[in-house]
Amino acid sequence: MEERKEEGRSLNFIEEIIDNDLKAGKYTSILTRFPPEPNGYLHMGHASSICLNFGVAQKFGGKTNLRFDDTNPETEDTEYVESIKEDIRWLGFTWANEFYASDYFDKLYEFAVQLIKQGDAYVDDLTADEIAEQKGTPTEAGKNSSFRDRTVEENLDLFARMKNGEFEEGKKTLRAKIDMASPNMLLRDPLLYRIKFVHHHRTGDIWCIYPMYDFAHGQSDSIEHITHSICTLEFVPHRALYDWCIEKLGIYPSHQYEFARLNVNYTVMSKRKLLQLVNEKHVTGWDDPRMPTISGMRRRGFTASAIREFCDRAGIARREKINDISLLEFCVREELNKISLRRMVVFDPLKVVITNFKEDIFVDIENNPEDENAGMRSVPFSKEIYIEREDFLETPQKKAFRLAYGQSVRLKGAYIITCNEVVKDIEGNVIEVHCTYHPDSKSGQDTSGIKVHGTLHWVSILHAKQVEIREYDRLFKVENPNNEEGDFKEYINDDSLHVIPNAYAEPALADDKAGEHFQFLRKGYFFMDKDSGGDQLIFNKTVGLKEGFVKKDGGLVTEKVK
RNA sequence: UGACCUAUGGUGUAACUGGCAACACGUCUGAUUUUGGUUCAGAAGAGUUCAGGUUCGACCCCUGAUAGGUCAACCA
Repeated sequence: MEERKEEGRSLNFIEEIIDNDLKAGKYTSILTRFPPEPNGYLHMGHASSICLNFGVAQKFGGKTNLRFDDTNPETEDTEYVESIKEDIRWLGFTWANEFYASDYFDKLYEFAVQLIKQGDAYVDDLTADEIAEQKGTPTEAGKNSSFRDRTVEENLDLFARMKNGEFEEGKKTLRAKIDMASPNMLLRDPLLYRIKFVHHHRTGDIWCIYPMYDFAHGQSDSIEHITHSICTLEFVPHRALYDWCIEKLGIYPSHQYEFARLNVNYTVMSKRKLLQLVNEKHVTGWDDPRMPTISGMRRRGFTASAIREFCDRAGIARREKINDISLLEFCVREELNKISLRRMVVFDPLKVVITNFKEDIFVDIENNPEDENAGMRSVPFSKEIYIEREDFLETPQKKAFRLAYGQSVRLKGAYIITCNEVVKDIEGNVIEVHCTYHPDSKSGQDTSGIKVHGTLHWVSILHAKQVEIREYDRLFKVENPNNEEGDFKEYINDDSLHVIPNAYAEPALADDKAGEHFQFLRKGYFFMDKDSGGDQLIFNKTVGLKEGFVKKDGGLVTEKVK
């Protein structure tokens, strides 16, 4: 109990169970497992499970197996196996063993035979519809199958012939003989094996019967001697069956514990729904930067440690919850602020002519004010520069954070300039702004005594590199698309992608290496997209800077209002 | 009209297992700042779903409600 305080953060309920088990001497070391089905890409929810399973093992000096739950060959594929392994590695975890439920198909078959011999399982000839019909309802008991009392010999023979492919799909199943009147529907003679003449991505065509989840999972845990088998809440009713199998088989008693899955608002977190978004082209793929998949977040520029931190802060509990996306964004900013290189990029250019500046020079600007070791870079500065159009205000305001006629601002790392001429076209649009600079105001050696409120980012027109910027908004218009009326896809935010094909970047950006995280000054954090190539540089906006001022409708910038 | 799970500020998680509710995000002030970022200082915000009970004392134990969720796939 003393440890709790030293650790600074209290144990979650799973850790508490493990802590107690270890202290009670129930185990000398623990073994957990992360058991994805290879039928889709991993998402934030899986990240939470990964952090829990691997994290808890690390914390208590144990290990974690990676086990693919590949008992349904219809939806599974090696493509997913590879992506899952890549994602786990990227998140920073290493598994002790790589296993597959399909590694145990022989053993599982023997277990089934054992149950038959004990009179705990039988071959049923009923169709899926008939079984469903006889299952009863939650408030009504089910009926026994007319095949429930077949002899052991007959069951043994039939099951062997199922395995040998003598029966068509759907004609026979193996069922556990438990209790058709159980209040727990899972215990009403659940299916253990079904016939599927489907090619399996690992075992090929050698099997035509495949075990159901409930007959594979617990036994796989047991075979590997998993001590703590951690899964999500929807498996709570399965625990009785999990324990039943282990008890009847008399095998190593792994134990199942359940926690509430992680949810995040303004997105969906189920493989089925994510698959729809991909298939129906609402996004460009599993790794679309708007997706809550690990690959999507990686492409967007989230870091593995920020995701781990988020999972840690979101916590583990048994009540269903929806986490605020702002916590994830906080974790991302917290890290990126420390490690990202600062660069200047103008998204929506407005030409500024510094009328009294004649030469081309270089100014040195720090790469990262949060990190002295990041060094400086030379940025070309000249008579004609771009600033952000929204940084010029036609009607000046009291606290001038931006440039306006007759007002002054500092250009980051360079000089203070004062606007003294605004050039407009016939329609009255501002097309360029003329300023004068103050020669004694150079950054770092300013003796001008001029005080300005605002500092702007800028880029020398002559030296600017064109880059593409992709900005992302939340994928859904509502906090919880699952809770709304009708199809969740009706709530998709149609405006979640905003592309700026021609932004102007300082030249250093073209020389930076891929994989680097950037902060574009006053714009947010950015990460180079994999679509970049040759001369074309494309950057994804990872997350914006925290905004301390309010933008009113129509994009008008106003002073902060109460 | 069943069984099981859950209920703490806007959000998420705690409360040393019974000693007058803490932390983080978010929000709001103010200071600093060559990023309206960062950093720093501070504030507001729940009396723990409700009703009883046990107890000197209950977020915690008991009883009963209420609300939400899960379960009737040859999916996992």
